[in-house]
Amino acid sequence: MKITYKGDYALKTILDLAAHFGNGPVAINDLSRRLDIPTKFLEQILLDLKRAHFVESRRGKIGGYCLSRPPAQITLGEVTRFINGPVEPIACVDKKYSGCHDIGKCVFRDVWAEVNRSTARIIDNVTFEDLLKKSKKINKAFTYQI
Amino acid sequence: MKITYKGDYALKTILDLAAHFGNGPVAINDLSRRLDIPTKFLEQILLDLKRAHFVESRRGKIGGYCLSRPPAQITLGEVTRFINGPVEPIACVDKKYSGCHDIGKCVFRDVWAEVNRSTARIIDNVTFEDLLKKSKKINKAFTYQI
DNA sequence: GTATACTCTACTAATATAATAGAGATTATA
DNA sequence: TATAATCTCTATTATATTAGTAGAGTATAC
Repeated sequence: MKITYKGDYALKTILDLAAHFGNGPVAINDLSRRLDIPTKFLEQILLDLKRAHFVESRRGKIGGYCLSRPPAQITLGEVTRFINGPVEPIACVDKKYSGCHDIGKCVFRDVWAEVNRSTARIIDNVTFEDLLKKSKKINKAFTYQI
Repeated sequence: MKITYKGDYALKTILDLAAHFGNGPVAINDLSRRLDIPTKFLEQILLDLKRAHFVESRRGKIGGYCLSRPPAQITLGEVTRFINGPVEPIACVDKKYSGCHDIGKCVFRDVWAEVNRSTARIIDNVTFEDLLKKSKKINKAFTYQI
């Protein structure tokens, strides 16, 4: 797994929206300023997140973005996989891989599959509600706090 | 973590050399043919592995490459990290990262650090002797067998 | 002395990443 | 209804990474 800037931005954006869940839409400009993400880049990321139904949007004067689901129902794994692709450390864990002449002979495959499982076990069990609680605990004056 | 073709080739090369450990040098051409790796690309990879002291070389008519250490003393983690960089899924696990305004506030950091630890625990405990034994068990007529 | 095999540096094509740019569509509200 | 604020969409660009190619040079066994 590799987390790119785009992925990092997406996660921070979802966390910010989680902190504002239930309080109406948040404008791109606000997110951009608060999270220090280039506005035009964030626009694209939000459109991607919208197409994947992580967020919903509203246009016009009081427009903005909000989460489609409660923070407790969005996991770190889901968002990470959506932005940065599969968690597998190598393609051959995937069923379609044809890089090994005889897949049964590739002794590395099992190790990568184990890495994959152990990573998934971690990131699929962390929700944005968990992250939100944690962030509030870490710092009472946390920026994301409502 | 992301395993590139270069990394994949390096691991397969080390495994092949492990299978021939103690039997004199193996020529690049033999490795290239057996493992189906572009010869000139493999040359570069072997030079890298040599600089990192994973392999030793001998020039001339009966030249070639061999492991610097017994297969039991080389782990999958060492080689993987050398070729593909740190195992961390994101830069901020690294001490030098400055992407978060307040590192203490980044709630994702702990999760990535956990992914890092769990991955390391796996790949640092697999040696090339382990992989060799496994490959022999899987297929008695395995190509890498001496 | 020559064939064989490693050594080293440079170059290239394709793809991914991280933006930037600008015109267009929608909506609240004065 | 005009308009300002806001999201929507497509195209373009700069940089880095990846995977490979090319060719001249060096060492060694025989």
